[in-house]
Amino acid sequence: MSETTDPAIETIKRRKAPAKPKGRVTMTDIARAAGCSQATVSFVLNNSPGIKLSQQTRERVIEAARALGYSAPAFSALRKPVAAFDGLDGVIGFAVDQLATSPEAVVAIEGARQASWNAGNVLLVAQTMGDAVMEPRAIQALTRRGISALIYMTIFTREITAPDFLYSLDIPVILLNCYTADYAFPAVVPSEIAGGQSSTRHLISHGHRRIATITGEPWMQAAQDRLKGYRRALATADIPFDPELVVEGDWSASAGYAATVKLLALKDRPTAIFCQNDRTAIGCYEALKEAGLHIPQDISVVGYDDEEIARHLFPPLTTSILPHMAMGQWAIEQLEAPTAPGHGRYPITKLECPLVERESVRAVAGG
Amino acid sequence: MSETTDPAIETIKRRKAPAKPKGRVTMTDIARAAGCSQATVSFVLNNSPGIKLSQQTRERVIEAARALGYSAPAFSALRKPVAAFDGLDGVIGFAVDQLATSPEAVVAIEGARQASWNAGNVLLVAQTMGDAVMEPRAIQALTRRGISALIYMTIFTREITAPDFLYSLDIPVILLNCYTADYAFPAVVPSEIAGGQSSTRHLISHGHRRIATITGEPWMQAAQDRLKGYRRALATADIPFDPELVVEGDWSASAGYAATVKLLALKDRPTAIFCQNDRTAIGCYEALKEAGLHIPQDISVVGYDDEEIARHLFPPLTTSILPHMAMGQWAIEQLEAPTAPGHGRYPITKLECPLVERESVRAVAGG
DNA sequence: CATGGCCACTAATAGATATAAACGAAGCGG
DNA sequence: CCGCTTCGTTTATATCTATTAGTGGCCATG
Repeated sequence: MSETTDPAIETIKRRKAPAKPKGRVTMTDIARAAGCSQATVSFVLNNSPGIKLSQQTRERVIEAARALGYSAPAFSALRKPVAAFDGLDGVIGFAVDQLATSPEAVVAIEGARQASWNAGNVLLVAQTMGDAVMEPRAIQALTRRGISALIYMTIFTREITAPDFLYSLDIPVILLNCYTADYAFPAVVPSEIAGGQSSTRHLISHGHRRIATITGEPWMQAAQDRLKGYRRALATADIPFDPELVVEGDWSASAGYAATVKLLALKDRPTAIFCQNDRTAIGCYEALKEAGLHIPQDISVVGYDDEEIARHLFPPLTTSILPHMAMGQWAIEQLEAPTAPGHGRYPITKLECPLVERESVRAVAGG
Repeated sequence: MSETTDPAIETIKRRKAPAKPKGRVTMTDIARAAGCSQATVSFVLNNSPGIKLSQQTRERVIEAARALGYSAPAFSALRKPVAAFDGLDGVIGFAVDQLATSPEAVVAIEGARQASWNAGNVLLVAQTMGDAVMEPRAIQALTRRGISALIYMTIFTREITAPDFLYSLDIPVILLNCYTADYAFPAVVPSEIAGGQSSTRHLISHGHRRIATITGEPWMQAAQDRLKGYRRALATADIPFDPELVVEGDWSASAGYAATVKLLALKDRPTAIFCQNDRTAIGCYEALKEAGLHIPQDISVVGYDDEEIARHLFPPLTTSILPHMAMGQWAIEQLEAPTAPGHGRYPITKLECPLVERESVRAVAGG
C-alpha cells in the first residue's frame, strides 16, 4: 500500500500545514497581536493616504510590529558587491565608537572614502558610542539599509570582544584599529611597536645614548607597545635599559610636565626624551622651557600621533604619524580584493607609523 | 518578408502592455526584461539557498532589476517619528559635503548626535563631496531604507540651490550652514554679522578707536557678513569708517601676514586688528612679532572661528566660536518640536557666535 | 424613531512574492 | 537507445500585501 499518493490525503496534509511557525513575521501576525485586521496593519505601516484610523489603533499596530520585529525584505542580491572594477554604487557601512573625540576617526573615514570613491561606493557612517543599547541599533540602521560590507572601528587600539551580531552578518566585516582574540575578522592596527622602535632609533641615530621615555596609561595596548619598541631599539643598539629613564604618564600634558620634572632631577640627565604622545610632549616642552633648557640644542624631544598641534609648537615637534588614513584605505582594499573576506581566520595586519622629522631633534654634541 | 514587424500586432502588444501603468516595478517586469520567469527573479534577488542558477541568468536579472530601479518597500510608518518622548529608534540622515577638510562638520554632527541620543535616535552620516553624481547616490543610500529626517549640511556657509530630489522627499529636511533662496526648508546658519559686530564691539569697549580688519575672500558670504558687522559696530560707536583700515585677505596665514605688514606701514597705525579668521590671525601674529610689537601690550588682536590652534598661540587668541554644535542641536530640536517641518516657507535661523576672551586683547593705554 | 452621514474599521479580493513540484535538456552508463 | 541524474529553469500554487468596496456603530437631524 502506497501511503503517500492518495491525493485527498495529500491535500489534507497540506491544509493542516497552516500551523505555520515559519519564523517569518507577517502582517497577519501583527494584526492578531494588535487585535485588528491585516488590512489595518497594511494601512498603518504604509501610512496610506486618505485612510483615517484612530491614533490608538495606529499606535497598537506600530508597537506590535516593532515588538514582533517586522521588517521589509532585504533583497540581498541587490547590494552591490563592493567593486573596484565597475562604476556602480555599493554602500559600505562604517561604524565607529566616537567621531568627535579625536580626529583619527575622521582621518580613517577619509582614507576609506578616497579608496572607495573611485569605484563609486558610498560610505555610511554611524556612531556606536560604545553603548550596549545603541550600538546594535546603530549597526542595524546600517545593515537594514543593505550595506555590502561593514567596517568596524574603535578610537583606541585594543582587543575587543565583538558584539555577537557581528558574527551573524552575512557581509564582510573588517575591524579597524581593533581586533578580536579569535581572529574571526580581518583587522588592521597601527604598528606601535615598530613606531616606538623607529622613534627611539631616530634619536639613537642622532647620537643620543641617554634616552628617556614618558609612557601613556600603562594598561593601554598602545602604551605597552610603544614602550616595547623603545626597549627593542635600545637593545638593538646595545644600549642598556635603564628603568630610571622610563616614567609613567597618562597621555596628558600635565603628566608630561611632571614626568619631565622628574627626569630633569636625575643625576645623569637624559639628552633626549621620547614622549609617547604629543600631548605629553606639550607638557614636556613646558617643563624644559621652565628649566631654562632649549629644544633641541640642550635636549631633543620626539612625540607620537602627529596631532595638528605638533606642527605649531616651538620648535615644531618631530613625531610619528598614526596611519589611520592608510588603515581606512586598507580596509576598503580588502573588500575590493578578488578574495573578499568571508568568515575564517585572519591575521592582524599592522601598518607602519612613519616618522615626520621636524625641528625638535638635534644630534648630540659629543655624538 | 518581415517576420516580427506586423505593425498591427505590434500596436496591439504595446496597447496591452500599458494595462499596468501602476508605476511600481514588480518581479514580473524584471522577469520580462531579463527574459526569464518571475520565480527566477525571486530566486536571484533573495539569493535563495539551495537554488542553482547560471551566473549568466543571475547577472541578467540583477542588471534588469537595477535598470528598472526595483527596490524593497519602505514601510514608512516603521521609521520612528524622530521623537523626544518615547525611547524608540528613529534614524536621522546627515548629509554633508565634506567631513575631513574642517572640524566644523564633526562638531555639528556631535551636536546633532547629543541632541538625538537621549531620544534614542540614530544618526547616519553620508558624504556628498559636492559631487553631482555621488550626491544623489549618497543621499539615496540614506533614504532608500527609510530615514525619519534629513539634515543637509555644507562646510561653507552659503546659499545653495538644493538638488531637486530634496524637494520630493517625504520627510522633513533641515539645512545646516546653508539655505535656499526659496526658503523651502528650515535652515540655520551662524550669525556672522552679529559675530563681526561683537568682535569689533569688544575691541571698542576696550578703548580702541583705530581698529583694522583683515577680511576673508570677498566673494564669500561669511567675509561679507563679518565685514558688515565690523562696520555696524563702528557706526554704533560713532567711529568713522576708514577704508585704509580694511585689508582684503583670503583666510590664509600668509595673507594675514601680508595684510598686517601693510597695516603697520600706515602713518596712523591701528591699535587693534580684527582678523576675520584664526588662520589670518596666525599670520598677523607673525608679522607683529617680527615688527617687534607685543600682543596685547602694543596691539590687540582678535580672530574668528575658535580653531584649536587659537588656544595654543602665544598669547592665546581671543576669538569667536562658530556655533556648529548649537546648529546641530537646533536641527534636531526642529525635528522633535511638536510642529515638525513639512514643506512651506521657513525663515533662516541665525545662531550667535559667542566671543571667547583670551589674552590677545588689552585696554588701550589712553582708553 | 427612521434617516442619513461619517468614522473607524473589516471583508473580499486583486496583485505580488516565495516555494514546492515538475519539466526538459544534457550527460552518462550500460 | 534507454533509463537515470543533475542542472537550470518554469509552472503552479500557497502566502503575503495592497486596495476597493463595503459594514456596523454612533451621532445629529427632522
